[in-house]
Amino acid sequence: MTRVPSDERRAALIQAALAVIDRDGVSAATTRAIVAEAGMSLASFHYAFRSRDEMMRELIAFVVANEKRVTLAAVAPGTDIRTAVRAGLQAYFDLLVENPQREQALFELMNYSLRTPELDAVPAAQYASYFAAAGELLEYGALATGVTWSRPVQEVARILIAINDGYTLAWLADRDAVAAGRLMDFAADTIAALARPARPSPRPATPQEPQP
Amino acid sequence: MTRVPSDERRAALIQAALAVIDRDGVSAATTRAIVAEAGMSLASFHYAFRSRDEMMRELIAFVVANEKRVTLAAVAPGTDIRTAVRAGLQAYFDLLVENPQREQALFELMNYSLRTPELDAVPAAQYASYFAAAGELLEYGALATGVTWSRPVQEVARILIAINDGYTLAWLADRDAVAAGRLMDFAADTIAALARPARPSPRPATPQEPQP
DNA sequence: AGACGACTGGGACGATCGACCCAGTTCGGC
DNA sequence: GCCGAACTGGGTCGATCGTCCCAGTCGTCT
Repeated sequence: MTRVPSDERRAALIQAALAVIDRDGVSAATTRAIVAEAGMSLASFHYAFRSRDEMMRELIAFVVANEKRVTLAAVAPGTDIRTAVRAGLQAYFDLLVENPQREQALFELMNYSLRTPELDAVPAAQYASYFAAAGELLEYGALATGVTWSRPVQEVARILIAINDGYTLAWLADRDAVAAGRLMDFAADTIAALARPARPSPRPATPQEPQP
Repeated sequence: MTRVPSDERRAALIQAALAVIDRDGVSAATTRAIVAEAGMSLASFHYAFRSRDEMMRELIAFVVANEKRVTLAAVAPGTDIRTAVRAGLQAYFDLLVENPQREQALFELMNYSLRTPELDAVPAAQYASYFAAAGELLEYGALATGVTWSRPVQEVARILIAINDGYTLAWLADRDAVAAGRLMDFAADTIAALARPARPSPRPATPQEPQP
């Protein structure tokens, strides 16, 4: 085994752990399974991490940090908001179908965090990250299609995430892609119904001035 | 230890296992923890069940069968459909707040089933049961408030379950009851928008005659 | 070049897991 | 009352877990 800096080794172990978790679940992510996946020896694990818990904490932090980056994917600009939202949902769904294990692993990691006393604050941060990412997406989509949201973006984002999680769980359970497609259509209709033209003509209120 | 029929012993062990899972999670539900919770000896476990897997199968079957019964709770009749749906959502949410561990355990059990090859068909049945229960609830609610659904009840049920699962997950993560309330309001509005008066006056079609 | 610290490989530890075994105990049918 | 079957308690097995230890190896700095 060649010499590798500690940080790289930590990252490699986390990637290996994620591969094991994707394939066999959180409970199968033992230290031995992880180092076997990474092609290292057992001693390297405890040289890189003080304990398995420490690695799990870093793994979850890594996953949470990366989700936001990954989620900010393709939003088709120039079209209407309904089409844009529907396209975003489809992009996520395609990702889900391509790699269902990953999404299931995220649910498992959330359960793991909720069960671990020192990690029980993580899911809240995780969802805050989801909402923030969805909010950015919605604001970008609204800007690109010339609309504004009739509710605070955070509320719309929460609705979007909720519906998304909902049909993701159902699809993971019964793999009914047709039903999932109908739900995405419905979600796009519903979300789009919360959008209004950017310059409301009949309203006398001036949108430029912020409320005190 | 007094003498107890085998069936009662199996049921008692499953109840004990559920208590352990609620409190400490699926991974903590070892044979020793379960018999300690039930106040039995280790031998009783393997006398009642051939293996831990067999008990888990029966436990999941029990949970799935019971959910439908539990879900068919209170629907306030006589009011409008929006109020009825909102009340149903609130009833579920109250149950969730009262016992969050149980709902989290259900998610964990779903993950466990998806990871277990011989149980991977269970989540589909689980969700089919959810949809059926939600469908009955929606049909009953529509009947009680004098409306019909503009889409097949199964579709509306799937929407309801998706939103429900969505805000349940988010609430489990960040315990934001206010946001959950807003989402329930939104869900009630959205679902109610799919209802129409039972006797459409302008339509020439006769609702009495079934389509061939 | 030599030495010091970073790093690795392999073995071992105690704890805990599911499963099993078997000598006792207790109950119901005769 | 007695006998066979249902049932229990306690001990034990092999496997696997996270963690640790230690003798070796290899860069890197002086």
